[in-house]
Amino acid sequence: MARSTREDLLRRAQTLFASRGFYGTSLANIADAEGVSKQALLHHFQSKERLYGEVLIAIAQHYEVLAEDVSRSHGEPGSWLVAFLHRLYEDARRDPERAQLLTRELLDNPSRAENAQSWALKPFLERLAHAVRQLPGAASLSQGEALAQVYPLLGALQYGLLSQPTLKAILPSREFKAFNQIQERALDALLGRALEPLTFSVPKAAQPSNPFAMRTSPDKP
Amino acid sequence: MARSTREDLLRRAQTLFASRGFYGTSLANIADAEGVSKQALLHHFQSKERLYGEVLIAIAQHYEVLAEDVSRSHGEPGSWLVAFLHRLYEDARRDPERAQLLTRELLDNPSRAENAQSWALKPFLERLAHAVRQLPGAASLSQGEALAQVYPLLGALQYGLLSQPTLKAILPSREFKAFNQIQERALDALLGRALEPLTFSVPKAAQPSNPFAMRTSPDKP
DNA sequence: GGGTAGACTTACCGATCGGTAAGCGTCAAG
DNA sequence: CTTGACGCTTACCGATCGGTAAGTCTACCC
Repeated sequence: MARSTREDLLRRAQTLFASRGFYGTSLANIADAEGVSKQALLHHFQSKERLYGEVLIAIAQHYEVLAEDVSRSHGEPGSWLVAFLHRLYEDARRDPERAQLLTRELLDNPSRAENAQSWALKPFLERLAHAVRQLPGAASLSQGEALAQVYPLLGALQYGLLSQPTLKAILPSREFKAFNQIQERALDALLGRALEPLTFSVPKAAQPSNPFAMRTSPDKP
Repeated sequence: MARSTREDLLRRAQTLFASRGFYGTSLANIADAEGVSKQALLHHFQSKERLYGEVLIAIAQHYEVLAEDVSRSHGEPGSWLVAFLHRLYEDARRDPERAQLLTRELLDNPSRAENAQSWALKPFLERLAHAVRQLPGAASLSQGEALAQVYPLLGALQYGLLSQPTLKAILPSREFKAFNQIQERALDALLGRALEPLTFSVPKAAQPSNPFAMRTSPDKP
C-alpha cells in the first residue's frame, strides 16, 4: 500500500490549511509534518497557490461524489436536498476539515483574487441552488434567491462543526461531550422544521411580518 | 472631531483582520492603510497579538452593549433570545466585520494558543447558552446542551453575511442583490420555525428519529 | 526656560516567508 | 553502458515578517 508522497503532502496540506488557514500555514510547516524538505513539496506542486488550489479541487470533487451518491439513492428531486444536507452533516462530523476549509474559503476567497468565475467550490453552491428550485413551489426562484434559502441551513450545519476545536478548548470536557451528543438532534429538529413546504412556497408573501415575536407568550401548550 | 490615531488604527485593524485574517494581515498593512509608520502602530499596541486582542475585546464589548440594550426592551427572558438573535442579524447586516471576525475566531482560536479560559468571546457564548435555558422547558439543559441548541441558529444568521464578499464575486450582480433582499425573510421564517417550543422542550425525547425524511412523501396531513 | 511625557520617526535586526538553481541517486528504456 | 526522467536534496535568494533602539518633534507643566 505504498502511499505516494504527493498524496500524503496533499492530505497534510488540507489538514493544516483547514486548521490554520492559508496564510497561517507555511510550506515548511507542511513539508516538515511529512518529514520531507520544503523543496520536495515545491517539486510536486509548483507553488503554494497551486497546492492550495489542488486542495480545493479535491474538496470539490469529494462533495461531487457525495452529491452523486445521494442522487443514486434519492430519485425524487424534492427529497434530494434534505438527504444531501444530512449527508453533508454526517461527512463533516466524521471529518470536519473540509467544512472548516469551505468556511474559510467563503470568508476570504476574494482576498486571494483568483479568478472568481472558475472558483473550485462554485459548482457546489450552484448545485445547492439548483436543488432548492426542485422543491415544490420554489421552481420560480432565481439563483440568488434559492441560495438565500439554503444558506442559513448550510450555516446551521457547519457552524457547530467548524467551532469544535474552540469549543473543546473553552468548555469543560463534560459540556463539550454534551454539545456533541445533542448537536445532531437539534439540527435534525431545525432542518425538519425549516424544510416544511411553506418556507419555499411563499418566499415573497407578506406574512405576519414579525415572526421573531412568536415566543413572547406561553402559547401552544 | 479629532479622532485619535489609536482609534483609527484599531478600527482599521478590525477591518483588515476581518477580511484577511490574523496571519493574512501584517502590521505594515494596517499602518500603511492609516498613513502612519509601522512603529507608530507598535507604539500604541505593544505587539500584534495585543492589537488583535484589543480588537476582540472591542467586539465582545460591542456585543455586550447589544445584549444589554435588548434586555432593556425585552423584559421577559423567554423572548430575549429571539430579540437578541434578530439584533445580531441587523448588526451584522449593517456591518459584517464583527460577524466575520467572530467566525474566524471560532475557526482558529485554539491555534494561537492563548489562554482559552480568558478568551474574549467566551462571555458572548455563555450569554447565549444562558438565554437558551430561560426558554420554557429548557431550564434543565446543561451549558453544552444549550449551546448545541443555539449554535445552528447562530450559524444560520452569520453564514450568509460572512460569505458576502465571495458571493458578490461569483454571482452576477442581479443575483447577488436578490440574495441580499431575500436573505432576511428566509432567516425570519427559519428562526420563527426553529424557536417553536418543541425544539427545546423535548431535546432528548425519542421522536420519530428521522426528521430528515419528512419531505419524501406528503404525509403529516 | 528646563523638564518631561507622549506621539511619532528613521534605522535596523534576525527569523521566516515563498521560490530558484543546481546537483544527487535510482531506475527503466535504448 | 548511457541517457534521461523522476523524486528529492542542500544551498541560497530577495522580500517581508514582527519587533527593538534611538532619536525627533510637539505640547504642556513647573
